[in-house]
Amino acid sequence: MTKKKNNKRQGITIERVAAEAGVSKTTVSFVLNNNSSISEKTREKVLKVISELGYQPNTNARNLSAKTNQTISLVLPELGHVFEDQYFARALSGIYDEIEAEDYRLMLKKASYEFALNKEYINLFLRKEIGGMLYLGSTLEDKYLKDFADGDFPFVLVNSTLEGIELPRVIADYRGAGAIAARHLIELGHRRIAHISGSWSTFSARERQFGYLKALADAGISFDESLIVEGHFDREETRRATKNLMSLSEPPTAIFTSNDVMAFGVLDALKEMSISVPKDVSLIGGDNIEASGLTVPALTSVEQPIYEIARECVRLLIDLIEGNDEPKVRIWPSKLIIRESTAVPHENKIEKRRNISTELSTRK
Amino acid sequence: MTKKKNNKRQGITIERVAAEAGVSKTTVSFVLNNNSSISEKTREKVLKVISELGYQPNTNARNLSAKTNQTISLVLPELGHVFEDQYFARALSGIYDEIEAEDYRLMLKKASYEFALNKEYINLFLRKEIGGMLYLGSTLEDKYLKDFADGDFPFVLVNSTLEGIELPRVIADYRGAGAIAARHLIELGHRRIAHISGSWSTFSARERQFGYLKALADAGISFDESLIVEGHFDREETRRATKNLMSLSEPPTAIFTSNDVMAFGVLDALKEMSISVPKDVSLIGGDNIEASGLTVPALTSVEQPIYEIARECVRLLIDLIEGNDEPKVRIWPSKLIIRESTAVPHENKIEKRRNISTELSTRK
DNA sequence: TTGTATGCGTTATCAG
DNA sequence: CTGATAACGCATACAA
Repeated sequence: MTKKKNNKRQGITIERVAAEAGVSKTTVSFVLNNNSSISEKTREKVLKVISELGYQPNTNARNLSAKTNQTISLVLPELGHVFEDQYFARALSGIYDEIEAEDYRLMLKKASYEFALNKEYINLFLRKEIGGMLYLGSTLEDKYLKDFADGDFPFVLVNSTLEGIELPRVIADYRGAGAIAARHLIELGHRRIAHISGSWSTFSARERQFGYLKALADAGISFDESLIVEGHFDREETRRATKNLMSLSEPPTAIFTSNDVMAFGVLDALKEMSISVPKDVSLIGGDNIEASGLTVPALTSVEQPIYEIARECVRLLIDLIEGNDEPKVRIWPSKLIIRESTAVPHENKIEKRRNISTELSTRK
Repeated sequence: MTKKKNNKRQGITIERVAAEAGVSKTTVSFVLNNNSSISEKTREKVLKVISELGYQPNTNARNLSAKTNQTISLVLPELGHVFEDQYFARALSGIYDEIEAEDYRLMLKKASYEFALNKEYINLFLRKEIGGMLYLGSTLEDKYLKDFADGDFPFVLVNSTLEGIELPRVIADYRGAGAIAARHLIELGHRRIAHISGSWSTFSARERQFGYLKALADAGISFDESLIVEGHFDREETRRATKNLMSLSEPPTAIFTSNDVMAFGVLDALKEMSISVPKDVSLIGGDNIEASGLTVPALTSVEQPIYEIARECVRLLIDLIEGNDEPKVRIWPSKLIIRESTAVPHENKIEKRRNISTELSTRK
């Protein structure tokens, strides 16, 4: 029985465990790190002492000696509302859950002016405070992130890209989202499919439109410029744009919007014009937000699951930290969520029963 | 000119700086830690080399040697919506800002089942990963926090109390809030002041009611049990309660609610009853949420600034970490925000011009 | 399979 | 005012 006084404030060390178990420090260290070359008997003996003493290894010492660090810094934009925004909240949830599952730690940082100016993002690595960094909500102004392009430090962009800078990232397949939405409408029989895009300055809006155009081309549908308008992710603006679209000599039979809020704007307009969804016009949104299951009719949409993407970001980062580098860019598939706002187009229905000519005028 | 190769991946150490500056490691360490016994000349010399080399001290080594840790763990309740809730968002903002200002680090943790079961909250200290802990949104079930009652580890409760467990904390002066609200109404001339309380099971609701009762007693106003009802922090329930209150043979001339959402319920009821605020009845809310400046009439309320309280929590915690222990319980003053929903009571106005008798009946 | 010895990058106690 | 030198607690190459 050795001297066992201070087991709380002073901290009990590996040496103490070794003495108590009658083995060397190395042996204890080995069982701690699951080194295979330890007999089951001594392993159990050591483990028993460890749990009796409530021993916890000193992380600073461990990191210093092993040159590792299990802390991941999540960098958030310097916005007043970051913590209240649903998108950030979900991303944060995913990041937290995966970090916890991998037994890493999460350190929060805001990308303040000083953060960039003083190169704090690099200094965190130089001081060995973190093993990797996640960057959420980057904007095109974040040019300084090119410091991470050489791969010297484990770094991952969460669901975004920086043009001209090749950085590891996990990103939603926005292009695929546009394509899958258009394809769904094409398969239903639509030919005049309008697209109301988000702000053209954003990556996601552009990609969705590319996908939409590709799907149309693949189906041999000729491109009609008048069916593509900008809605800037804004409900009211989209409402107005929709009215214009429906006033065309040949109005669309289906509309695809860059996100769901814009689809709500379409619903607003169509309601005012007494145009029924999906009877007269099919509608498909772009990001499957929570409210979209609750509208009347419930909105068909394309899901880009930010929670899952966030988790994958953590996995990629840890791969980077631990040396499994490939692939450094991962695209997360989009998924079509079919609800009630899409259906076979009016014309086709008419065709089927062309004898009932009155139907054609209901929308007039 | 010495060998200067790897200044990034390998990390440059204090030894390298010492060599480059032609001094000893001790000297460099001293200037790093602002030890006074260093001549201005050598200090400058060393500082110059440090900035030239971009040297950053290894935090693990520093913490190991100095037995300190600048990381603070913020523990949040395991709620799906924590990151989306306005209260938590504001608290988190305050905590982050103050931690950053004090040059500490913020580590996020959720109080999961395992977190409590495995005593992870203690292990973080034992592993020397953190220097202190902040606990946000504690509930009465968090009995395990009594482990912190002996003060062995720096710990602060953010704007809450645990009955029967004396823990360091910063908390809004809810009692003062109740008192200041009641006093404001009393000073305006009200005598029949109703209180619609939040759930009695909560500390904040009870305290506000205590304060209200105290203010009434201090003013020599006799206690009328029928004027105190429970609204459970719920708008609809409060609406119903208000209708009952106003149907009393002697209805109140003023109402104080535990929080602002409940005050909205009062407004709902009074509007339905065509009772004017503040002409017929004065109304005062309890927590000054953002929407309260926008109602008609704008709501007089009592502010408990969670952002500021959160910052003070960090200051208290750092005081604890660094040894300046007193006081361990800090009460943050509440502040009356006077807007448009409180005024001199009807009766007094009548008195002033008692000749106009019709006025009395407007509310009937 | 286990033990010995050294290093990780600091801080801090002594001398000088 | 500055410089050796011994911790700090652990990991690991090398021996045994």
